[in-house]
Amino acid sequence: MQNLLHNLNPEQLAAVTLPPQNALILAGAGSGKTRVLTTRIAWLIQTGQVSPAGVLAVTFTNKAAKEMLTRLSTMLPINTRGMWIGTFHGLCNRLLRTHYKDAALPQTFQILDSQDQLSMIKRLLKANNIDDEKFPPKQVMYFINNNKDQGLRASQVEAYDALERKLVELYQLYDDQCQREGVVDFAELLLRTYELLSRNEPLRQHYQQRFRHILVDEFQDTNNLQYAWLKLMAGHGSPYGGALFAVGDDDQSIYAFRGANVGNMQAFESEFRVQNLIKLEQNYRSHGHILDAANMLIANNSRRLGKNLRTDAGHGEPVRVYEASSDLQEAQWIIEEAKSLIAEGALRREIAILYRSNAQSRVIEHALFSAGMPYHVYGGLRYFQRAEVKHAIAYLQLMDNPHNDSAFLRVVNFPARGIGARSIEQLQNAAATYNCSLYAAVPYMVGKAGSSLAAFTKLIEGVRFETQQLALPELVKITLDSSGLLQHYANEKEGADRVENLEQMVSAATQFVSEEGFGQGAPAHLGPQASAAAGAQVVVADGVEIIDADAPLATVMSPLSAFLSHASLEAGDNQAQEGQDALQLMTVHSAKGLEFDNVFITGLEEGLFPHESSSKEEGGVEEERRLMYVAITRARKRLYMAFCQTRMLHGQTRYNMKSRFFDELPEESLKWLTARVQQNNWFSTGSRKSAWDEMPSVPSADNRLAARMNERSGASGGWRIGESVAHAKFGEGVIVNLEGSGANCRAQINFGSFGMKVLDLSVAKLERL
DNA sequence: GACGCACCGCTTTTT
DNA sequence: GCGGTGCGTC
Repeated sequence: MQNLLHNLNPEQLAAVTLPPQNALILAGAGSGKTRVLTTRIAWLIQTGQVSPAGVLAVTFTNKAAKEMLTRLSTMLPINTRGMWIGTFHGLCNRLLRTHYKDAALPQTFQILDSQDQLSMIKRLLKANNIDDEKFPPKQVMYFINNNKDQGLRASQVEAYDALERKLVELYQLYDDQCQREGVVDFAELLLRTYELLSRNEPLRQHYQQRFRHILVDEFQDTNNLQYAWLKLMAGHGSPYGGALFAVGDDDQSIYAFRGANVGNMQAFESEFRVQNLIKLEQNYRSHGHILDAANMLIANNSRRLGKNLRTDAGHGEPVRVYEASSDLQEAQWIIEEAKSLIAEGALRREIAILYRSNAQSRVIEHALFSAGMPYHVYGGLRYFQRAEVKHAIAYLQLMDNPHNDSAFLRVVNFPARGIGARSIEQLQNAAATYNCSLYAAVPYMVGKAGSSLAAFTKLIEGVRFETQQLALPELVKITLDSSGLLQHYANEKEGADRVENLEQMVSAATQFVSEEGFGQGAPAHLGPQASAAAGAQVVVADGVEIIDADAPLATVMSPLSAFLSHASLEAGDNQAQEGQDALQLMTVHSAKGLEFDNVFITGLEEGLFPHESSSKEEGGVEEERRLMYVAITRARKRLYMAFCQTRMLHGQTRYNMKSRFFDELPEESLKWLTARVQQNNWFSTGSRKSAWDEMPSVPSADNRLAARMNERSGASGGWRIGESVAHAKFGEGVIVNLEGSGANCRAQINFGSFGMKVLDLSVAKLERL
């Protein structure tokens, strides 16, 4: 116990040892949040205040859940199995598997990922002859998911015009179709669980009484449904229920665009009458200048809960700021700086290059590739999302639940077996007529199409029969062969990677079976009741027998079902080149939660960061500022910021002003590597040396660009596209275009918040910057 | 049934 | 500027 608590600072200690009451922990970046969360659990168990089975810990990502489990197992001598630690979706999946009857789901219900969901909506639109110009599938999906995230069923959505009424109708059709097929989307996992527990009182009370301590990570990222779910679990407003321990940081709320509601923090504080609010402000990550920059920037936001990070680490290096002439040159500069960092002994994996949007990575990647520097881009296609892996999964899905139409359509003719669009159309008509799944409609088909289709279902049933008594890895192996997938890719010219990915599925299955506590040889298809019902805890409450949805998964589902939900809920890593020491490229969003010795924040330009579309949304710029705050606080020792005068975006050259965020950073913490414009110096005549004039090692493409621009300057009274200027009324701007010549010369200038203006150069008084 | 061409859209992302 | 998608042709 002494061990557990030692080395905690006073605030951390206070949070860990709070009495069993609701609590809100405001945990700043790098303040030891995960440590507090895990130590709290360990302390509660070690002091005998709760048994492992009384703990429910919820995270957003599998990574965070795994991290908690790992840390806990080093702190506690006991088995962590009895605890419920997982993502919202993972926990809901487990609950729904256990109580599938009460939730009105088939035992082998399957989970649609976003790809599957979208293709299902497209099918639905087609089947109902709906113009997908008027109802873009993505928007229909957004509408459905949004309402589910608000806890609303189609019947509860209020529609005010014909368009909305149609959307509501589609929502209902979509849900009906899911129910017929026995599939649920991500939002449905949560909503269905929520409805199950609200409706079913004995079940609700059982879980409310069981979980004495509910702990939530990244609380600022919860959406309304998740918050309602937590309220229900914690028995808010009922005589039962445990304490809710919420950890979050309102300044790091960057997911409003997908429904996260920071307001949940304030709501929690008042609705749960939180007496215990603790702020963790001591930062163990970054040097002083970096924190000063973060603190001063975020102070520009309103409606904060209020927090200021501090450190004992000293000021450290100032933040280095660089103005590049172009995106190419920005990339070139990053490489030069990275090289010298590495020369000073930095590890490549301790250098992160962050950007606002993925499109920015291309130029940087290209430069890194040319320079022969190893790098790793985060956020590509993940393992279980690859086409060939999804195909294999579809075969497995059909064996477990043949009514999954998405899976059926994906592989009915892949590899090709002579079942064309015409046959599929007939089959869909038959399915509509008999109100059944495509698979079930196959017997109604006649002729050549009928026999090809029958051969396909026979193939599925054949493999199922053949593998009846086999364990999951064998089932996977046989499926890969019998489906013809392996053969198909082996014959393909560039199919080697795909074959490798497919073969990897066998090892993935082996690993899964052993990690999830299924017996090594447990038959993949066998139902849970036969395989492991002995482990399930049966509870009798109010005369109702309840099988508690306890770990391990083997108690509630077959190895195959479990593996399939694993594939949907945990998409896997994106690349296997883990061991390599490489520069880390990622968006600011994906950098959240990570830290590096050296961080580059790139593309700090108006319109890009903050992104232009954010200024149209209510509170959009504040969210961008929080995003910038997240970016800054990733750095331990060195932080670099860069922006460009010219940038290629969507096939067009754009001229942006430097980001407004520079004006919100403390002067004394910045070191400008290129001459900088003094704000109070706009109208002085002294000419400024810009990065343009002192480019150290400009790539050739850049030289050409510069030359081209200088050519034009002769005809334009010395003005140049991309040049920074100041105007008495509009302030600082960038010349975006020049037209005409001599006395008729006009300039189009981007004045940032004043917008785009076209000025007659013989009249307008412009200052060169 | 495979390939080629035209068209679209384009912020951020986990489950 | 690029990648995904959907349609038309051989």
